[in-house]
Amino acid sequence: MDDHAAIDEVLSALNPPQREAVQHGEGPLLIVAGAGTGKTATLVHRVAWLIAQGVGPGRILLLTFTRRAAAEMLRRVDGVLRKLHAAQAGHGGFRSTGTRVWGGTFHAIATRLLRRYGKAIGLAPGFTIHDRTDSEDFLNVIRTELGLAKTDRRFPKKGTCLDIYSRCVNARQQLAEVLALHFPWCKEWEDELKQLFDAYVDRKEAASVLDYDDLLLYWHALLSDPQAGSAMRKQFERVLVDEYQDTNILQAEILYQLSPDGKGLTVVGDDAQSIYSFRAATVRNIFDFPKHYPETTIVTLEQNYRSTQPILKATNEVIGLAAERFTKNLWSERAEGDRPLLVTCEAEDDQAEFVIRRILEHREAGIDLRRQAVLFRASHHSMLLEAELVRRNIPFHKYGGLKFVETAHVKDLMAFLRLAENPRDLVAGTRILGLLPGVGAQKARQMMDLLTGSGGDFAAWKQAKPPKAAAEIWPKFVALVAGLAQAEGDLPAQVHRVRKFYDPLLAELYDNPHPRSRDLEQLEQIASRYRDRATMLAEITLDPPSSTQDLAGPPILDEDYLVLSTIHSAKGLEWDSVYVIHASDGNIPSDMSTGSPEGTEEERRLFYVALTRAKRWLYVLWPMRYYQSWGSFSDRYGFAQLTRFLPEPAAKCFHRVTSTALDEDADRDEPEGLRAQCTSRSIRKRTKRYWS
DNA sequence: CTGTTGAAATTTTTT
DNA sequence: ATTTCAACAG
Repeated sequence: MDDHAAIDEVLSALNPPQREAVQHGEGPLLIVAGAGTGKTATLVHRVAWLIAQGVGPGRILLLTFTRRAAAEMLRRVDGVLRKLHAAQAGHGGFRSTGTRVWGGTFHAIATRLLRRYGKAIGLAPGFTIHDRTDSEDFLNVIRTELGLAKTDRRFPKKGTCLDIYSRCVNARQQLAEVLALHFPWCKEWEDELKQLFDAYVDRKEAASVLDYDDLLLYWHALLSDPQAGSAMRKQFERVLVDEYQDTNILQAEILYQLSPDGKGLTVVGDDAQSIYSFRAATVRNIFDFPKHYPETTIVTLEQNYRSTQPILKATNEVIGLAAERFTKNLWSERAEGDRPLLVTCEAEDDQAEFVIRRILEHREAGIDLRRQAVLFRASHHSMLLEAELVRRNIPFHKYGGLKFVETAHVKDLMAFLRLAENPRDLVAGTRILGLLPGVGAQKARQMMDLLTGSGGDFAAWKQAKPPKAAAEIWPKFVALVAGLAQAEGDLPAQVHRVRKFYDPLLAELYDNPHPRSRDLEQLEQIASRYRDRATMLAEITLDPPSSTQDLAGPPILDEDYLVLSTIHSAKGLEWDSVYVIHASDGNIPSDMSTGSPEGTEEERRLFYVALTRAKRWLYVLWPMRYYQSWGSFSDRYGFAQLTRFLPEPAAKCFHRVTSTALDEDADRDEPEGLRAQCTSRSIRKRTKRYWS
């Protein structure tokens, strides 16, 4: 078999448009891929095909939305290459490829490149990276220093300040414009914000730290540097971008700089699935791609391989109601299946109960827990369900929401390492100094000034006078950080030393020290997986493991667990059975985003993304009553409405049931009496909680 | 200045 | 429920 035939064989599983995309030449390529149309397979085959064509793997840059996605794709590329290799066996055609494909998120790749080329634009090689909380903390410090906190009218919260700043950078827009368009209630603070952002930028520079936005900004700047820029352009012969609909202007410009004429550029996306405009992503990137690169070839993938016909019918109906017209018409050859279920629940506990019962039924029928997922709009929507799963010993894994690395104790430990890595990192330093008794904001600030003044030499702290309360612990503290700064011992040993110092403090500072302490033991375990401290710090802030379980390593294969995920984190994934919960107005769409038509439209696409994750069974649930937990006089029920994204024509694609109807045959018009009975049942159940 | 206490305000999505 | 802010005691 010759090379050509071998490639044909490997590509034989693809449909004609997919093949066209895979074998497309050097010109700019836009792949518009509807949900479940084999987008990943196409991208994977294209990478493999390029390598088979002789493009060095090290010359291929694959930009994905998460690192998990990158890892998964590269794994599959290897698989395709192996198949190709097997098909060519005996003809000696295939050369083993030494270097690896560059794969990762924009942020992760930026970090790697900045470590390598950063000097060219005056970036200190030992820079550390601030995650969102760190950046907020930093802004907070500066806000206080500037006296912006004590004004008569309330200044925007630090999180809002960061959002505003971030949008300016990512959308490449003037502050005034951003305020007018997205934060009209903060308009009056324009001057103060200018002041704040000015100082923020300077202080980041002084501290040698980069925030998320800086990673993109600096990469962008680096590309304008004659030497580093052309080195990168030369290196990345081919650039492939996944989820292009969720990139922002800055990212699009980075791509433009990497390949001004679009040569070697491939982007894949679906305008109907753009859900990250809050991060300044704009669907214009995908629409305007052919305008920016006039030579663009567009390939549209419309054949859906994921979902059964009834599910597809429902999802097409939902997206068909969008204000903007989307050009694709997804179709499928897949067999008929069950009509998706629209489940009206009495209250939240009925919803949880229904979901769990169905999950277990499916598992009985041979669908493992890991092939099922519960999706929701906001992280806290799953709380009651989680409690119930724990109670029933059903293992689950939650994606999205508060991350393991965002917990205070993990942040504390990481801050030790970060200060050792970069003694100028003011946020890290302030954080760990504040852990010591008697040390507050002022003293910490003073100590950090001292440290920076001495060029980052921790010897300066040896002579410094600690407050009385910290007198005893101070020498130990200084010895620890000084030792870390010298990088004494391997990484796990370093973490171990921090733990020994930090453990006693943990008990003082936080409520439940034991599980926290165990988390840190875990962290010590996995420290050995990283090449060095800087890599560990960067990777953990850029790709936070979503739970301790995640940190512990790849899950054991025969371990089965249910997936709970925010809809955002479910992007790109699929399951046999999908349960979308809290599908009521106010949740989907979220009350926060119904202020503008664009916001509402994005929520519609979000709902669409959730529904299109399902392969065989789809459940949409909504509780009619919900419990209002924050009117202090408690015990108030509110009444919900079904999400506005399922008006009558769309709802017809669903089989409607109520959660209390034990089997589906008893659906449709519920007798009024039964409904009342169920209501009182759930009220009684709730009442009992007062004494049980 | 630090650490604590009480009152008030605020609840999305994430690299 | 949690976070943030102001006021006060040590």
